[in-house]
Amino acid sequence: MTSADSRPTPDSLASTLTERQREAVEYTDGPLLIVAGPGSGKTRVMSHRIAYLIGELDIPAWQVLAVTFTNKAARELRERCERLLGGDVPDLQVRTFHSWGSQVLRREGGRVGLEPGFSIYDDDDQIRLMRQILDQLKVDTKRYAPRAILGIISDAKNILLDAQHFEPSVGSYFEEIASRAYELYEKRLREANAVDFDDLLLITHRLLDSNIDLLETYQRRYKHLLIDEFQDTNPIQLGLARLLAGGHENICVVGDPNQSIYSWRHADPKNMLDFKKFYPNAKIVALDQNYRSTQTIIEASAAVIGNNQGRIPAELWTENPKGSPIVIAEAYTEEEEADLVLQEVMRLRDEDNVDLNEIAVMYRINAQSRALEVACNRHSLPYQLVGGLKFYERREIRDMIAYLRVVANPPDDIALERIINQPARGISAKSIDAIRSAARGLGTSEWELISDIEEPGHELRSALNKRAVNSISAFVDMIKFLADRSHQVSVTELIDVTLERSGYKRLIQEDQDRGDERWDNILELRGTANHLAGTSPREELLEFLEDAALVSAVDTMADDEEGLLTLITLHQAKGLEYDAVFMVGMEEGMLPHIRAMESAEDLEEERRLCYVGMTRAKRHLYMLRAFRRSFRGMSGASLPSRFLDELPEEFTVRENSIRTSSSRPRARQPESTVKTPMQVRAKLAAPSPVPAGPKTSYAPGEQVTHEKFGEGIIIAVDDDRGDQMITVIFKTAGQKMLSAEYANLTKVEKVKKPSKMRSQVDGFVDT
DNA sequence: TTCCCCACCCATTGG
DNA sequence: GGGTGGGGAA
Repeated sequence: MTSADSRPTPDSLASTLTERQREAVEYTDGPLLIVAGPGSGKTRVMSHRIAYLIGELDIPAWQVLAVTFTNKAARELRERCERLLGGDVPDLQVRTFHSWGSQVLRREGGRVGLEPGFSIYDDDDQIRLMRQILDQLKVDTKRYAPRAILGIISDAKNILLDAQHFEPSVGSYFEEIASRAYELYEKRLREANAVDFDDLLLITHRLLDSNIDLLETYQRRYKHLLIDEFQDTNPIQLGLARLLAGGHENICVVGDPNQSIYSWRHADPKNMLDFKKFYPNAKIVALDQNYRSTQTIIEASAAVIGNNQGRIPAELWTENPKGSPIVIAEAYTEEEEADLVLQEVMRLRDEDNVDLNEIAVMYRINAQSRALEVACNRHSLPYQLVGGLKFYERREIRDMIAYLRVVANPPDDIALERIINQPARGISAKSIDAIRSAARGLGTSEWELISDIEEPGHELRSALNKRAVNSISAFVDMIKFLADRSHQVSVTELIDVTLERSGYKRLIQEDQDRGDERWDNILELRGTANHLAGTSPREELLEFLEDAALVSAVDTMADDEEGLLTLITLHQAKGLEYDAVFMVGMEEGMLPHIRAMESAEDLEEERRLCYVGMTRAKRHLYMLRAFRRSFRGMSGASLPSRFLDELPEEFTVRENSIRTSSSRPRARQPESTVKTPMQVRAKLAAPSPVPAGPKTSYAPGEQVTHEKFGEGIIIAVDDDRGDQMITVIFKTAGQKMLSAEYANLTKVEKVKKPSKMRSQVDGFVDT
């Protein structure tokens, strides 16, 4: 994909800006809110604005701070600024909030007891830590899931509630547990000289908020603030922005309330709507001309988003040609859905000359990527999966990072425990337990405890057997050696030494099945250490670890030249654009997702997600659904997404793919693919494998209506002592489990949709 | 002590 | 379908 507006408008001259855009670029005195619809040239405006500040107004580059949503967006924005300014601008700060916070904490964290080498705990680290804490509190981790507790803590942090202030607000036993866990969690993080993701923002905020001298330093430093994707900022980020802008109020925020899709991560779209409240004198510029998509796509997506109540009524328009209709297709299963996508992708590539890197398949949840991957492999089509099992989540990568983290920051207990016996060196789980509880007792980190285990009277020497003590001692020596080296050699060299000295290299090489692959991964990690720019080996190591902790999935996306089909979630696709976009899983329960069908707000966010997906497309948009989708091994039927119904018919063409598939030659199809129209198959499915109940019997796939819940479709039937327990997805009420005996369901005869489609179809899949 | 296998539990979206 | 944790065997 190319970034926001690479269509043939020359990017180098300010004169190419529209009047509106120019207004947004040149209004540099005081708060500015840019409401930028999709494809309205927002990145262009931001880069021109920065170039204008630096190039025209002679503002020193280091006085400008631009904040973006991902590192990738930061990289691209920087490149564009540099292109406009005609050279590198290393002093210009373009970062994500998290990486900016991290930078401030490295420098100023000493005031709250953070050493510069602090570790950043990610999801996995947090869960490991929380599990230990819950064990320590003798709490059953089955009843109180570490993830749930961490969720509560994160919620608290995001409304600036620290552990002490959280306690009085406790209203349930669950919160009581969470409160105690929160306190210990914070204590352990500090002992480990570590922070979590929330802390990167929270502690930075606390630092600036309570140290007026620091705040003034930063306010003086950054004279101009730009914040992208403002609709997805959370309260702490807003707080940070307001602190920094205090005084000069040169704060320019860019966003689109209709693309706010991260409220579950505490993002608050109200930040955007309230901007005028914080800054009553704010100027507002609306960029509502779309340069990206065809008129069809723009109008159809406007119709969908128009169903949301609480939106800013900024109508997007375009001068682009009408383009071809949006293709809506139905497949029987997810495999067939994937196959349809692939057929059409290959047709686009071969007949319409669309580059694969200009095509993306988008879905609601990561699990949907599997069927697509399988199809890509079957058709030998090169693809890239964005997200999925991320590079940095692979075991060997995590292990290597853990080694380096211990070297950089020995008190990092979670990292230390990860590698102390990896490869196996005779330090058993029992020994580690003993170390951990002894360290807890002393209120120190595990490293501090074991680092002088050689001392004759060391308390662990009596608790552990001699072999264990020797092993631990050898481990301590190794870490000390590596820590010493870390001050002298490059990260690349440090990785090499670590691999040798730790025995990890041998461990990998002895892995018969996956050894080569894992070794390649390690080499790839080693390769990323090449472009570090620190001033000392130590700084480079910290930079390396920080990058590793803060990379996002999209940051690592392949370059356009590689010609890969992109498989990506709708969330990750925000900010990207493609010639052709396939949205799969357009079903009730999928998009909107089943867990977001309860409340009106959640539903509106799902609709915005749909809007984001649709507006990624420049020319071709396909929306597919599968009639049956397997989930947790089981297969269930589903209704078409309500969002499909919201598309005006004039912009769409419906393709009954089932009939198409019968005429399509298949390479090798398992027996499951019966070549019958969907309606017929739904009837075939009716006498299901589920034992029939005594009275009216139901089966998955049948449509029913309920007095209260309305229209729905049965997705599962379980036999419960003669009575059938029926799981139904209702169009409005969501998923319900009902008793066949009492639910009083009425079966609905399948009504054939008027088949207007075949004749108008412009060759979708049907070659 | 380590490794392997099986059972069980889980799954929206992500920096 | 997949990851993890626990238990048993080597």
